[in-house]
Amino acid sequence: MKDNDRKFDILYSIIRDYIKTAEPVGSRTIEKKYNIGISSATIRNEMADLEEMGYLVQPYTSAGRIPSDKAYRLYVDRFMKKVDVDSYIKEDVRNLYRQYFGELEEVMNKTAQILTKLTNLTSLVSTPNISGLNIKDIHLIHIEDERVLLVVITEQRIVKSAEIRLSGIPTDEMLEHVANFLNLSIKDMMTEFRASDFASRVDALTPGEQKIVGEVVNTIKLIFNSEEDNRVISNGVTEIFRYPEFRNDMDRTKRFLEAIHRKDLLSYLFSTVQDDSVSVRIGEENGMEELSNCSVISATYKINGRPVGTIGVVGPTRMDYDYCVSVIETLTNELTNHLDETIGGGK
Amino acid sequence: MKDNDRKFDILYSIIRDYIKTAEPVGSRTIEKKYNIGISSATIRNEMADLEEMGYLVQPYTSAGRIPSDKAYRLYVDRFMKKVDVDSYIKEDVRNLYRQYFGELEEVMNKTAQILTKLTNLTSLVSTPNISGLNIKDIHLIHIEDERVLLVVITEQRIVKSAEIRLSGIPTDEMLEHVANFLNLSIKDMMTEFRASDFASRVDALTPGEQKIVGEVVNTIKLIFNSEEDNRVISNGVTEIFRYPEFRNDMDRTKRFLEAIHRKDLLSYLFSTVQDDSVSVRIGEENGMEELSNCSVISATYKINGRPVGTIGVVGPTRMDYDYCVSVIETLTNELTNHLDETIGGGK
DNA sequence: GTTAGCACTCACCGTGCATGAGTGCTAACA
DNA sequence: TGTTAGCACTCATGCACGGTGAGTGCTAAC
Repeated sequence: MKDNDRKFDILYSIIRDYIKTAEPVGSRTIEKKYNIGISSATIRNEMADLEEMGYLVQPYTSAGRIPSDKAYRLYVDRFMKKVDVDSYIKEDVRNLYRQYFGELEEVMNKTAQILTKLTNLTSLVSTPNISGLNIKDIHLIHIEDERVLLVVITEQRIVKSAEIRLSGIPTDEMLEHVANFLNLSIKDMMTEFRASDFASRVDALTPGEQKIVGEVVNTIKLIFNSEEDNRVISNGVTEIFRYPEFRNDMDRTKRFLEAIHRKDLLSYLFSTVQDDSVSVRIGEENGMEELSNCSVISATYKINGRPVGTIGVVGPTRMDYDYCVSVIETLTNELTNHLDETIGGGK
Repeated sequence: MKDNDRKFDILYSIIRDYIKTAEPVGSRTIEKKYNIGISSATIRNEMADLEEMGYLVQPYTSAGRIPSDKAYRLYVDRFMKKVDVDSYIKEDVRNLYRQYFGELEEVMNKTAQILTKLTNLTSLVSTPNISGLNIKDIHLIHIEDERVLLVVITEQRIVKSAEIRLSGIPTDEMLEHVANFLNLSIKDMMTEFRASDFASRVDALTPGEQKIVGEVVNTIKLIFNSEEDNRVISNGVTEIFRYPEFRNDMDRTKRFLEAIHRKDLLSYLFSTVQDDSVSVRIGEENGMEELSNCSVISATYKINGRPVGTIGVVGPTRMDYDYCVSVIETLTNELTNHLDETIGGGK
C-alpha cells in the first residue's frame, strides 16, 4: 500500500542518517536532508506510527529517534543494496594473497587484516576446520628419545603436525613399520576394506609397534577434533574506539573488548553460522548479551566446495550493512578461490 | 643522614599508599595511617622538600601528592623487598606445565595466562628465538607436486616446519638425496670441514637437486631469521579496566590498548631487555610514549643457559613492584627449568 | 626543629537557569 | 480526509554559582 511506502521511505532515511551520524534523527532533519516532499509535521506523525510499530526508539521524550534492531532487520531484509566493492580492491586482495600460498596461518591473518582495513571494524576469521577431511599421508619423524613428530597430510593437502611423547624409545625401524602400516590401512579404508589383509598387517607388527600405533592414532584423533584447530583470529579490536557510542561509554567498550578477547565466545559465535550465503545477526540476534549492542556479519569459506571456516566482522548495530555484506561476500569468494587454487584440488 | 631517612620513610609511605589507592596522598593520611611519629605539619614540610627534589607531584594546588617516575625508580632501586611467592603457586605452575611438554606454543600461552592470573596485569611472552641455535636434523616431506614440507630439528630439539614451493616437481628420490646431502653437510660443519668431501657430495647431486638445495637453504635462513618466529603473545589486555586511572580516562585506555595490539611495538619493547636479572622500566623509561603511563617488568628465559626469549607484564606505573618482580623472577626460573627439562639437554 | 592554627586554594557536587532540539497536539487548510 | 502551521511542552546539555571538604603553605608559639 502506498501509505506504507512513504512510512518506510522515512524509516529508510532515518536508518541511513543514523548510520552516518550516530545521532538521534529528528523530523526536521529528514525534511531538509532527504526530500520526501512532505512537511516535518507529517513526518512526525509517521514517526510516531513507526515507533508504535516497534521500528523506532526515542532515547528520551524530546530527542530524535533511533532505529531499533527490528528496523535494521527490516532494512537488511528489504532495503539492502549490493555495493560494487571496487574491482581494484579485488585486485589488491589477489596481490596480497599471491605471496602467501600454502601457509594457512598467514593467509588467515592477512584476510583478517584486509577485512579490518576495508570495513574499519573488528574482524574475525576462524582457521579451517579439518575434522571432516580424509587423511592422505602420515609421516613419523624421530626427534629424540621418546619424542616423535607426527605429520599428517589430508587429501586436500593441508599439513598438520604434532609432537607425540611415546611411552618408550622407538627405533627408526619401528617408526617406519608403524608409518607404513598406518598409510596402508588408510588406503584400505578409502577403497575396499579386507579384514584379512588388515589382520595380517597387524600381526606383522611387534607388540611394541602396536602400542605406538595406538599412541599415534590417539594423537591423530586429537588433531582432528581439537578446537585449537578451529580457533578464531581477530584483528582491529581497537577500531571500536572510532565509534562515538563506544568512545563515550567506557562500560560498553569494556564489555565489547572483554568479549572479543574471549576465544570461547568467538568460537561460539561462529559455531552457529549457516553454511550458505552471508549471515547478518543484528543486536540481540547473536544470542550473546556481551555483544548486544553489536551486529555480526559473517560467511563461510570453503575448500573443494566443503565449508571449513568462517570470516566476519563485528561492530555497532549502526554499521553500513550494504557495504559490509558486500565486502564479506567478495572476500569469502576470494578466499575460497585462493584456497582452492593453492591447497585445494586434491583428487 | 638521619634527616633524609625520615624524608624517605615518608616517601615510602606515600608510594605504598598511592599504589594501593590510586588517590593523591595527603599529609594527614600519612600521619594517621602510617605511624611515623610526627605531625602532619612536619610531614607537609617534608613533602614540600620531596616535591622540590622531584619525587612528588601535585596534580593541582590543594590536592595530595602523587609519586613521580623518579620516586618509583628510587623505590625499585632502594626499597623493594623480595616477596615470597607462595610455594603452592609454584606447585600449581609446575602442574600446569606438566601437561604441555614440548608444544612450545602451548607452553608460552599458558605462561602468559599464569602471569596475568597472578598479577592482574597484561602479560607479554615472546616465543623462543631460535636464530642462534644449531641445526641437528633436516627432513623433507613431499606434499604434492612442487610443494614440500621442510622440518628442521635444532640441537636443542626445537622443531620448526615450513612449506616450500619448489620451481619444479621433485621425485621422492631427489628429496632424499637433498636431505641426505644437507644432513651430512651440517655434521661436517659441526666437526671438521673437509672441502674435498663436500665437493664430492655436491658433485653427486644432479643440477635439479642442487637447485632444490638452494631453495631449501633459503627457507631455512628465513625460518631462523623471521621475526614471525620471535613474536610476542599477550594475555589479559582487558585487565587494564581494573585500574581507575585508566577506567576513568578513555583516551589513556585507548592509547594503551592500541599499543598493546601493535606487534611491532611489543617486539621493540622486548628487543631492549637485558639478558640478566629482572628488568623494571618505569613510565617514560620504556622509551615509548604510547606507554608513558605504564611500567614494564620483564626478564629473559633461557634454553641450555642461552637467553632465547622474554616474559613480562605491563601496567600502570602504580603497580606493586615488590610482588610483580618476584612473580616474574619465579616464573622465569620455572619456565627456564621446564624448557630445559623438556626440550633442552641436547648434547 | 616541631607543631598548632589559620587563611587560602581548588576539585567536586548539587542547584538553578537559559538554550535549543525535538516532540505531540490542535486547528485550519486544500 | 490527509497535510501542515503553530504552539505549548519536555528534557538533555551547558554554564554559572555557591557550598563543602581535603589539602596546602605560612606564621607564630612551644
